[in-house]
Amino acid sequence: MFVNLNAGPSNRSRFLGELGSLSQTEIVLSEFKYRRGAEIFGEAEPAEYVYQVIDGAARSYKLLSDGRRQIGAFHLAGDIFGLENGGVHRFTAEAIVDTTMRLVKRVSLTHVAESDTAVARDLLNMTAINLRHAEDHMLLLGRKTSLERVAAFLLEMDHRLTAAGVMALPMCRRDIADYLGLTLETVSRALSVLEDKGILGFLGQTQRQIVLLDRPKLAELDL
Amino acid sequence: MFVNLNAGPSNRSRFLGELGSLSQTEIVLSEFKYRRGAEIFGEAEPAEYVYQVIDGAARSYKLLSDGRRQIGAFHLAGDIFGLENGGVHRFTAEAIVDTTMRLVKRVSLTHVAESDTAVARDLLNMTAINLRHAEDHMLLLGRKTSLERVAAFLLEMDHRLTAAGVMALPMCRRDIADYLGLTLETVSRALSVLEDKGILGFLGQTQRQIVLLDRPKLAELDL
DNA sequence: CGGTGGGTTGAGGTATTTCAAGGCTCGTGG
DNA sequence: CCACGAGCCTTGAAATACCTCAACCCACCG
Repeated sequence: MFVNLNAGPSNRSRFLGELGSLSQTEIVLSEFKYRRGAEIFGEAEPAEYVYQVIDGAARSYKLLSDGRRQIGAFHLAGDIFGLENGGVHRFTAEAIVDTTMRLVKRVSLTHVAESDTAVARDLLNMTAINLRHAEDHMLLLGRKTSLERVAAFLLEMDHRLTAAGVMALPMCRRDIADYLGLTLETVSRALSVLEDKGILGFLGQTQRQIVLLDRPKLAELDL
Repeated sequence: MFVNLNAGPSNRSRFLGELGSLSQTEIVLSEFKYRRGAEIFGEAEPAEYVYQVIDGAARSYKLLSDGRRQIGAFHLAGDIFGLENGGVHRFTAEAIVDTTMRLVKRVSLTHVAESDTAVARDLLNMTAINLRHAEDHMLLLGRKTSLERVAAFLLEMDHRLTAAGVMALPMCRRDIADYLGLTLETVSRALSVLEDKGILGFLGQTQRQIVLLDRPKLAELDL
């Protein structure tokens, strides 16, 4: 379960592409597997590690005291998350399915960034990417209709994880709903509408394998 | 109207406190005044300057094609905004009232950051602060009720601009609504509810001067 | 003074939520 | 091997929070 290996350079370049210059510096890496549903870190916990999804998927969310949940982001293969500028996590993160992660000690990153401007630039870039996503998501949550939200979600997932024309969603309807600020029933209804319109189709009985039949029409719904 | 002065060090230290180390480096600064309602920069425009509010207030927003608007943030005295990591603005910014800004050339910042790690850290910190705000706002927009949203807004403004127990809001109800993902009528009704509950009071007839009479009760509504 | 730009409040409409029922899949244990 | 329960999803019907439309008030200003 806990495979503490110092990854060879070939692995690193393959999985740390997003960190650019990081792949050329010596940083302690280790792999770790999380079972479906397992908590990776909790909100307000000290941020000891930064995580990269090797295989699987994760969700980051905030909770209100009465249980209402807002998922801020999904993390898919290749994504890096859990990077915090202050030393504290602002979300709880959980594995959506059985997931393999690469872990990097956070302090080693910020320490290297002190002298290596390329690493510093990478940290800023990653934070800026997260910021952009959050800004776009505010518009979605504040002003879009349920159909527009689901359309935007599908386009985002299509962009991030479609292989061979099929998008295999790792997350359930409730996760999607909590990401989009809706209920799972509303998400389900919106998907049914899109199916009826011939914009998408389901593969198999699982309802998680989606084929986009009419991307242009979906994009129209996004605005 | 266009006062292009190289500010002296005393001014700088007073107004660039948030940029920490920046106040110790030579950076080209100039002042500029914007009339109420004037556009400061547009979404998707190249980001030439970074802005600091000296006096007044501004709003940053995104528009959908049919005019729906989501305000991502309000910028009050002392705030820095318009900082973009890529070279393009992600929001449109407008002056809410007549406003005086301090402008800094963006490229001069990123250039200095290449060699000065303290400046690089400041840029990362400011981006991280923006990210935190956006993350919290996603929770508000996705999961809070109208009363909770207005309560959270009042607490935020109270924290940022209350002087002598009175909070003088520069923005109108529509701005508040577009910030909170509501309509102006819903905001107005929520404020009336809070007034009826004895949680806040209005000063004068303008409806923009608010006194918080029961901060604890307001905080309860925030969760 | 009339017009314009806020702001409030009421009445009615509607998108989304809530509540409820039922179906399908899959893993587990008899 | 089949029965059974749990998890997930869909769909319908009813409830509701918020929006829309409309009227009105007040302050400000040319």
